[in-house]
Amino acid sequence: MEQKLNKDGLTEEEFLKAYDPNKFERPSVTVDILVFTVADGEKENYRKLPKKTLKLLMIKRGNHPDIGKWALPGGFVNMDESLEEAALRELKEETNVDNIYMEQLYTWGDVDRDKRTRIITTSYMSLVDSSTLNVKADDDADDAKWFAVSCKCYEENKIPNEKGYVVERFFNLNLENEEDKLSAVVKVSKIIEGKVAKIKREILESDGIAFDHAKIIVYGIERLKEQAKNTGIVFNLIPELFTLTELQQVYEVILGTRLLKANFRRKILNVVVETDKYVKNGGHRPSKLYMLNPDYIDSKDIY
Amino acid sequence: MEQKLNKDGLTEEEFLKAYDPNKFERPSVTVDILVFTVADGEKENYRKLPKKTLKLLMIKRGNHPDIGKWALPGGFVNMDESLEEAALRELKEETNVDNIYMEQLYTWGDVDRDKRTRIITTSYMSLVDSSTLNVKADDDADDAKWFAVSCKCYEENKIPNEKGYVVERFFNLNLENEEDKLSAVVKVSKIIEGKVAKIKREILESDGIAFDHAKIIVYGIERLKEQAKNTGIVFNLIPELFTLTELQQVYEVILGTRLLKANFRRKILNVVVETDKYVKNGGHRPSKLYMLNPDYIDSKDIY
DNA sequence: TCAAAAGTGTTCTGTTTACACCCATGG
DNA sequence: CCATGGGTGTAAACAGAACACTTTTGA
Repeated sequence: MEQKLNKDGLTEEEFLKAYDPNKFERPSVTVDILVFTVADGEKENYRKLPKKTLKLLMIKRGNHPDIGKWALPGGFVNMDESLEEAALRELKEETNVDNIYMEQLYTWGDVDRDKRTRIITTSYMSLVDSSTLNVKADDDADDAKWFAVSCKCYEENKIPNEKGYVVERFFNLNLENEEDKLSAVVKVSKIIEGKVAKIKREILESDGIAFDHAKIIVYGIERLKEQAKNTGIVFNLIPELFTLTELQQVYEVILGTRLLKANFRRKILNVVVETDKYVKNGGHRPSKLYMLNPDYIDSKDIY
Repeated sequence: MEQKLNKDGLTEEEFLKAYDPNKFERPSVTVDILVFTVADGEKENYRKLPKKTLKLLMIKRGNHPDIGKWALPGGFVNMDESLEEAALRELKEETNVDNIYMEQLYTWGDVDRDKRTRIITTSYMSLVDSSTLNVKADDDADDAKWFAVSCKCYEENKIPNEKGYVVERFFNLNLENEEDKLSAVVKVSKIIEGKVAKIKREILESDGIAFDHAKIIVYGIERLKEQAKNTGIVFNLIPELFTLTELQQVYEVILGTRLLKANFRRKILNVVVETDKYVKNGGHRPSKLYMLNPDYIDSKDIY
């Protein structure tokens, strides 16, 4: 290859030798991971199935800033690992699971996200099957704990203005376990000016949740719903073999709606294959176990 | 607020004062923007409508590394601007448009993306209406030029293995204008192991396209298609007033498929409102002009 | 016996797809 | 006149929502 020179008359080799990244001030980069799982509650009586809840893994901060508050697992990206590798490493350190579903969500780059310095963070979402979950996270030195999540929109306003209109949605985020109750209010505004739509997310209140993690969580839950509707992502939350009711309950807890059994089954039948195994779950007819049809992992529009 | 101490006995204030981001080596952060537009070609004869093409804005690199190759517009993020502000600033510098649709796509964090140092880049996608476009980009000192884009999958293999299977898709990316022809081959592999699906993108060949931008472009085109199907994003590519055929052609050029006129119109009618204006386009019936129904900007599933 | 869940069938409705047809224009 | 696009109608196939009903179990 011929040696091209830049306007200072340098070859690429000379240019790279002279390049000093420290000449410019620059941000730090972290990854944060939303680890979701769906766990069974208590069995109310011998007949009833346990109620499922969506849970999120949080870690109690042991240092400034926001010491004592709960944050998403994550940390600084090392120079020798990709973003995804960093996220997988952090996840492995916290939950001791690997070969796990992980997906990049969004990169948060506001200037004042962190009191220490300018920190840009890339958020990932990860789904684990609670039945295979190593409980290490439950009694870790770092104080990692699962919280039941709920995120509800309690108010929605459409406000016209000169240029178009704004749709404001107020979300109540609640994280709860036996010991702690965290909460936040996040306002999501869809700002429409002419044909250009912009989305703005603001934390109005945040009680016990570190940094701007409340809005990262709200965003992640929104994305989880979307992905549940359009992909086979939910199968990462349940065991290899499952009953159709179990699967339906996972959809219901993620989407936050009840589904009609007959319709759900019709739709999902293309995506699963029945096995010849059954489970007895109490005072009712035993249910057939199904497994994911591997050919349909990348199919769209599952629910 | 009471002063909590960390394990070194420091208050938050003391901790922050002692915090030195330079203690750790850290990556640089850039933004890269995919600026798409849809432009008319030549009118073949007095009857025929001009053919539309999807175009992408690229910039010829004037410095090492990859000097002389074409790259996406973008650059380093300043300490006092958010990622989005950085992208808007770069875009304004290059195309002189503001109040433009812009959406974050993905953050690319592989270790060896750039020869200078570790550089993480967040990619954005932006859509502009070519009729309102300030032509500054066409004769800029930076040598910014529009390229007609085409990206076709020319081979697809499903390869089973012990753990599951891999779907390999090979894409031929072509960027072309009067003066230059750039091309690349990108392999997108969907790796399925059990129920966990992973996507890997690799550049197999890259002719004239700088850095790893070929795969960023392939990803962006994929996302553009998705968003065209599910949101009203395409209205950012056309003028305020448009004919339904014009709109249909924009969908067709993005999705890469022909659509049936009658069906397209039925579907789109909820999203647009007719005006009482008409255009005469040559040797055929004049067509009614429509505009976007502003209430439907955030509606899903448009095409 | 009976509550709880497993599992199936039917009806109504709206959407998607494919195709056929007529209308208006200007060189 | 007629190629070209503008614009509408219709029938078949499919997908969605709502609801009603039967079956099986274990304390």
